[in-house]
Amino acid sequence: MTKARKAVLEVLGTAERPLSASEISSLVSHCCDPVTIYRTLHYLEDKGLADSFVLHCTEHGTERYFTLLAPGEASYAHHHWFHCEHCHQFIDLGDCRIGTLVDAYQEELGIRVTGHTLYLTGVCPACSSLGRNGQEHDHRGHESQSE
Amino acid sequence: MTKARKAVLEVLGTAERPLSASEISSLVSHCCDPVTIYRTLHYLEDKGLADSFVLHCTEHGTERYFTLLAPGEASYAHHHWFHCEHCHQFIDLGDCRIGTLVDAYQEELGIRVTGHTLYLTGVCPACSSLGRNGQEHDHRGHESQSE
DNA sequence: AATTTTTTGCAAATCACTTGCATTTTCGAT
DNA sequence: ATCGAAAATGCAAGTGATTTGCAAAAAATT
Repeated sequence: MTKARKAVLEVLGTAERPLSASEISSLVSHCCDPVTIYRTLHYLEDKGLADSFVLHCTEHGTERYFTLLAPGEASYAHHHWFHCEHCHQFIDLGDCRIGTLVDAYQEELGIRVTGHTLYLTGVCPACSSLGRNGQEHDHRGHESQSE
Repeated sequence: MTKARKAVLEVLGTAERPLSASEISSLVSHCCDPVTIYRTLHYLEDKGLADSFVLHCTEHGTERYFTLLAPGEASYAHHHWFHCEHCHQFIDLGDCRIGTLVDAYQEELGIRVTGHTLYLTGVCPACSSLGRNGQEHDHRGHESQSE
């Protein structure tokens, strides 16, 4: 196990939220080059040790976010996330709850599903209670749909 | 209504699958610049007329895909999609079926959900029946719907 | 420890997408 | 229909995330 991989596993394992390559990169900048972070993340995803999704947020732009995925360990199972459009923080939605739905699709359509991406966006409780209801600098939202 | 917007609405309305900016761009290249396509897509999404999600596929890389969304018209409601990792085509999963789940999350966590992204990936029936269950290096697979 | 294999760092490239700005188009009011 | 303000477009150049080539460095093998 290389130093870089150890470091990335460390930060991913400690963080309780998805991290982007750039966040990881700055968290372990003392140890390795950004390019290595990208390569390491590919490696981890390839080995089934990490999970990722692409999300666009007005503050950080479009980036891929990663979480650890340790087979067997409940705390590292495949989760889904909510992303607050205001404070740009993630809220853990817990273990995946669409297994049944995915199975239904497989049966109905004869497809074989090997992966899925699901995340929600909106306003978190903290931002809501601060009166940030999303009507302010909200560029594209009004319905409970999309993206 | 400008020529560019008319053209983009036309191709999006005709396509029965999500289209990326670059696909749209080449479909209407006779009419306008790629930059205009991007601006038009932002415009449509802003107006709630289009829906999008970012998907990475080995053949086309990471791109944002768009579909029309016409309020009222059933055929243009918010859908979800399956993407075949092999032939790289989309299969329509029909109207969104996670409304209840989203409501549950809202109640449980006190979040206000204004948008979500969901798509599935795997192997489509056609590719499966051709014995392609993994990731080979072939595109231009079988023929099915549009193109 | 010597050899082979894999990983890393750096520089430069790619790719999707965005921005600045001057030039059209569109559109509402005349 | 026409004029002028406001919005949209094209082109060139810029961003920012991610990738790639290649030689040096670190791991894994023997």
